[in-house]
Amino acid sequence: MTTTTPGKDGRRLRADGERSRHAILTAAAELATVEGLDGLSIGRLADHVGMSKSGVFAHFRSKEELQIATVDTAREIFDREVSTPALAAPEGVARVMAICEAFLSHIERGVFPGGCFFISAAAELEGKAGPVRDHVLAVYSELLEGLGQLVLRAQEMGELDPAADTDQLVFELDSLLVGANMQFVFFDDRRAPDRARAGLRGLLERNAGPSPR
Amino acid sequence: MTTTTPGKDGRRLRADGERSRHAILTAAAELATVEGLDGLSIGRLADHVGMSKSGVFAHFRSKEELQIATVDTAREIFDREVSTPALAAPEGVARVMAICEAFLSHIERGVFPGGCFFISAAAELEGKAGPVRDHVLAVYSELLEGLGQLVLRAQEMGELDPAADTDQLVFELDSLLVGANMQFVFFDDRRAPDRARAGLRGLLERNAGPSPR
DNA sequence: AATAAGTACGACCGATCGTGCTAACTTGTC
DNA sequence: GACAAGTTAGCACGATCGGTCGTACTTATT
Repeated sequence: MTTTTPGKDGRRLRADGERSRHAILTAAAELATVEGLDGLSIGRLADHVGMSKSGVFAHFRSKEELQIATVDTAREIFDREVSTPALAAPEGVARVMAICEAFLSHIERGVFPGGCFFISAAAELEGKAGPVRDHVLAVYSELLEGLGQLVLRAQEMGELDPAADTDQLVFELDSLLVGANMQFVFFDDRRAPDRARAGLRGLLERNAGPSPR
Repeated sequence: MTTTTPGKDGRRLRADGERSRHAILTAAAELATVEGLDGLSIGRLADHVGMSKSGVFAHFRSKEELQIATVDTAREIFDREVSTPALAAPEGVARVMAICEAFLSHIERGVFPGGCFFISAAAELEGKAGPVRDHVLAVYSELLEGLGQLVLRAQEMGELDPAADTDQLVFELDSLLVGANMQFVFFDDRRAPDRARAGLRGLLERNAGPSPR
């Protein structure tokens, strides 16, 4: 067995290259929430990580591949900062609230300087066809699907009304989070996350099930 | 008195020029919701209206001025399609619902091909400083302020609970509209507006005041 | 030590961007 | 009909874009 691991594209990777690639993609994920996935140029990205343009480009076959890899990296960051921490909360309503709280927290902490990566990317790529948009849509859908699963579980446990429309609940939860993100990053309104929290609490209480409390 | 009217920039306008300028800005407002305000290039805009690049450019001193004029035009379209029609409804809760309904309708009808112009512009300009961002922020704030006035009026009339937090109500209303816009244009979910309507109805009913119904 | 592959760089390409300049044409006023 | 002003197009500029290429350096294996 070798110390190097084969890369996804069949190319063998070296330790230093992997470090560079990771640094590039981390910077790209952050910058993309400010400049946009398209607006982020390879040259500026290179400056930001202290490399030459061609040095950065050498890690990817095209800008499109860089963008898709950036989306994947953003998802890893999102999972680490939002999805995974929420698993610490017990299943049911508590975990639904926990993931929403983790989301709002990651906005307040400025994990991405331009707010939620996927909201930003979705807004930018709306209306443009292509693999990048498809990939963002797929990942975003997965995240929403995950939220739906948590809500559904809470309903099965009776902590949320089993008769409630799951998709409607998810829509309203998502709307509050999207609204808070927008107010926070565009209007610089630091009270927005608390407004979202109040809305979330009300929403979950209104749909509380008959389970013992 | 002359038949030509002095332009805002001190330049006298000719009828054909005014027509051209209007055509340019209308196309720009629509295209900007798809390509973005920055992403929209003067060359492609010129192609779209059947003019040369320099012919389009001659109407503006810079791209920045074109962008700001585009925002103003978008606001005129928004007022014509959303704000003004809502005035047909009687003051109070009915008018609040009417403006939300007009907003959702303008999304469903595809008044702007990329959904709400201001949500699109806000998402794009988030994090970028400059006069264009400032102007979008100012106009968007005005629109939200207008919504706040309608809510406040409904509270004063007793149709909405006067004790309710007006800003919180506006935040939740806005969130539902923003959420519906996002789901509709990015995920192509045509049920989103109806989900927003359901959420709006619930929100307004929960905060109903003690007035006779 | 030799070798093969991965990594990074600088120079360069064609395309497109915003923008300025100039000349021709159209419109409205005298 | 002359004249001024507004309108439009053609052309060229410098900058920046994504992308290619040849080359030198580094790493990991033999």
